Amino acid sequence: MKTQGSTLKKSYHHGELRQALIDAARQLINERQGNDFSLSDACRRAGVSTAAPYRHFADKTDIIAEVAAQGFVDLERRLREAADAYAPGAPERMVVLSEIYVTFGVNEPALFRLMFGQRPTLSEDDIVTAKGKACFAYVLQEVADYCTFHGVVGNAQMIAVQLWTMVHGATSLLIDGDYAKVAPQIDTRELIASCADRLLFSLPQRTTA
Amino acid sequence: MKTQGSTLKKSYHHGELRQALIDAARQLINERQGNDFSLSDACRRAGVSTAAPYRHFADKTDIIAEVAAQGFVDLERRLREAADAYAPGAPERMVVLSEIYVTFGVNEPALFRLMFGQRPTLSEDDIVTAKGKACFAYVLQEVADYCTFHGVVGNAQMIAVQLWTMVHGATSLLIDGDYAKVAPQIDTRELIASCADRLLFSLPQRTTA
DNA sequence: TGTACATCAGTGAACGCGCGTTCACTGATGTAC
DNA sequence: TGTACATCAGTGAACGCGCGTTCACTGATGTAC
Repeated sequence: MKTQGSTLKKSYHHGELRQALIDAARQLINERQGNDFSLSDACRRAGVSTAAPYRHFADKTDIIAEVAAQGFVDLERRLREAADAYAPGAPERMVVLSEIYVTFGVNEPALFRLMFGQRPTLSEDDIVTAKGKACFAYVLQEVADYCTFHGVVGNAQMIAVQLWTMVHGATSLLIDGDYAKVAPQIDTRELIASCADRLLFSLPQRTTA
Repeated sequence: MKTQGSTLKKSYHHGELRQALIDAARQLINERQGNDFSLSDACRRAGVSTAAPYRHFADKTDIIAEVAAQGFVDLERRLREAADAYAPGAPERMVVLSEIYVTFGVNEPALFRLMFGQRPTLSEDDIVTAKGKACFAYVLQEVADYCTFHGVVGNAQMIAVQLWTMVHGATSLLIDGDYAKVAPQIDTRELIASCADRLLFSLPQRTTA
């Protein structure tokens, strides 16, 4: 258990406590899988007393809000990085967006639920919503670009929401173990690909003028 | 606040306490919206002491399991009743199944999450899973019937799972307020109908022999 | 460069709270005779 | 039909627990002179 670099010395001031608490909370939320995580646990993990958080946060929900907001920032960054590996307009950009979304949910299921699911009433809910909107705006942009590039007729927002619905449903049913209970043999990747195909790639094309 | 029929007399024995506690728990789960409901609250609502449940249930998770299981039974019953209003093979049977699913989620969002979402570790999880499987089996049967009737080529189970994914995603995003945050103007009914159309009704038809 | 001092991020003990569960009990019900 | 009694669904007080939050405090840091 080292602090900063190579020294083992435990200093009175933590230095990065705010972010350390957010990280600890994020880990615990994912480990406890929806059972409420406790602030005391996060303090234990960060190695500080249970009173320390109140130097950095108004209350517990303030930390939760920060975790959710950073979740959206992370998700958007990963989506951008993945999409940018392909040329503008490439169909692979659409495919990879779905894949990253699902992977994000599978890797941090409880964080995913916190971001998209029913949240407790949060003191800083506005920042969460703002980051969520930014993330969606990016996806919408990508879908709109795709439609323009391929001369797809139709409302890009409607198409984006439809794809989102499908992929979100798949992620939810996957991380909640519902597919496993009811249709264990299905191949989730294939399922999503097949749906996305019909929702996006077989849209009527504008006849080339 | 009456008991049984018209008498106001409060008798020592409740008579229907088991079901009354399940009902109270179900109400509270939906009211508290994912914040954990407390067994004590359920007792208050049923008008008994906090020790009374232990005559009927092993522990708190036992009650939760019963709520979830009854949720699946209810959902299946509603699905059947709605579908049976239409002739076998009618496309309306497919449409109405989606509508009932969404309505169920909207009416009792926290129950919906309990049934399909990450559940706490339940002492009686098997009965929940069993009822869930029965419910899915019914839907699968309906989809298979539809496919047979219309000569749709394809794996009925795969088609059923795709529809489920879509409808489940829509219900989740709806009850979690995500559509409202990010694309408030969309018409959920239209969105689902449009997707379902492409997922089901435009499947390749077997050429009539 | 050295010292005084304001700042503020931490401590650790304590608080009140509501929870799930237990215990010995009480009283209503139904059955045997 | 009336009575004795076993059964068991309830009571209500108590428990130990971990929680979020507060409080007066301590000690490290950085700045003014």
